[in-house]
Amino acid sequence: MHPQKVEKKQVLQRPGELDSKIYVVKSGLLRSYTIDEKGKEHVFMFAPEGWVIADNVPPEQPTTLFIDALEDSLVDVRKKDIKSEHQNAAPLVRRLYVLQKRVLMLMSASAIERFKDFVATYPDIIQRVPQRMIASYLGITPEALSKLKREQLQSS
Amino acid sequence: MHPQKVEKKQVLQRPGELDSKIYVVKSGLLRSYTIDEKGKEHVFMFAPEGWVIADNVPPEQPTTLFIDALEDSLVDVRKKDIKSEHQNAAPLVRRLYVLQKRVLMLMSASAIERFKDFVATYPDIIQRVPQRMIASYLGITPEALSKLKREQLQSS
DNA sequence: GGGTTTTCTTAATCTAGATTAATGGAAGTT
DNA sequence: AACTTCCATTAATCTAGATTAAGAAAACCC
Repeated sequence: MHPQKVEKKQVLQRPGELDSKIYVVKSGLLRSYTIDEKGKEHVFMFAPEGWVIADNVPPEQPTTLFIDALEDSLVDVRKKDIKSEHQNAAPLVRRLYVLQKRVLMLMSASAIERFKDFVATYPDIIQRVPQRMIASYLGITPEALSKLKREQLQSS
Repeated sequence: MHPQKVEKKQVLQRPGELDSKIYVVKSGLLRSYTIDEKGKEHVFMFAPEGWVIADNVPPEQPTTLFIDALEDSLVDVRKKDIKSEHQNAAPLVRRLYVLQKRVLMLMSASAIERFKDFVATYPDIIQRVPQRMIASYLGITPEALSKLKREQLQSS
């Protein structure tokens, strides 16, 4: 577990892998990102020396991000310590995952896609909360959400 | 520390407070949100029964979010346990804070504002990374970032 | 060092979603 | 029940940023 040399452009993690690690950057610069269906990259995070970078997926779930080196780097690769997570950290990790997904949705998905995802993920909440707050959560205006629902109904 | 009764519309936390708590929702529905300079609300999170809601600020920093009840609720109010956080969780909490801020920026700020914030927060990274990756991180196209920088120079 | 491949920039056009404004309905208050 | 206030919807217009395209400059590679 001593610092590992990583060359610029080297890919440390790809989506779908099962052994998601934590990368502590000793020198250089790492980056995490996704590639959407249209082939477009979306940078989730930069990590220069002193930073830690990881895919915040729950332990044992397949990864969702690429992690690669933007410069030649020295990196400490660590296992996600499952013991410590079982105590207090597990809920924090879950929240990180939710936020990571939310950031990527806000960066890459249209309002319609974000709305559909919200409905699928929180079907109960939609009944209990005024439209305008759903719109606010999605980052759009109530008027836009109203139009959006109307247009979505036409096509189904 | 037994469940506390909270009435619909009751505000549990306001921005600027120093004793940020964790709220475990036993029943009902809570919400966290900000209000921007224009007076517009931005919902950060909904928390129905079984969920936990908190302002992910580092311990001892003033809060940034409102937390209120959308329904009459029963809530467990917990101190953020500083002891446990000092061990493994501290870096996780810091990352949560960064992501929370990022989500709110993506929801409420224009591309220019997000760019200025990025430059202010990570002045070194901007030198080391291609423009197009900065654009990608900000959630805009390289063309938009290019135009944006040009227009910003005109006015300074 | 010359050629290829990225990157950045500019400009023209297009579009998702914002803004403004007006209406009808639901819910809360007395 | 009447009064008010909040909420959802529709429509017209506007704008930030996307898309498309093309050229110039850097960076990369043999």
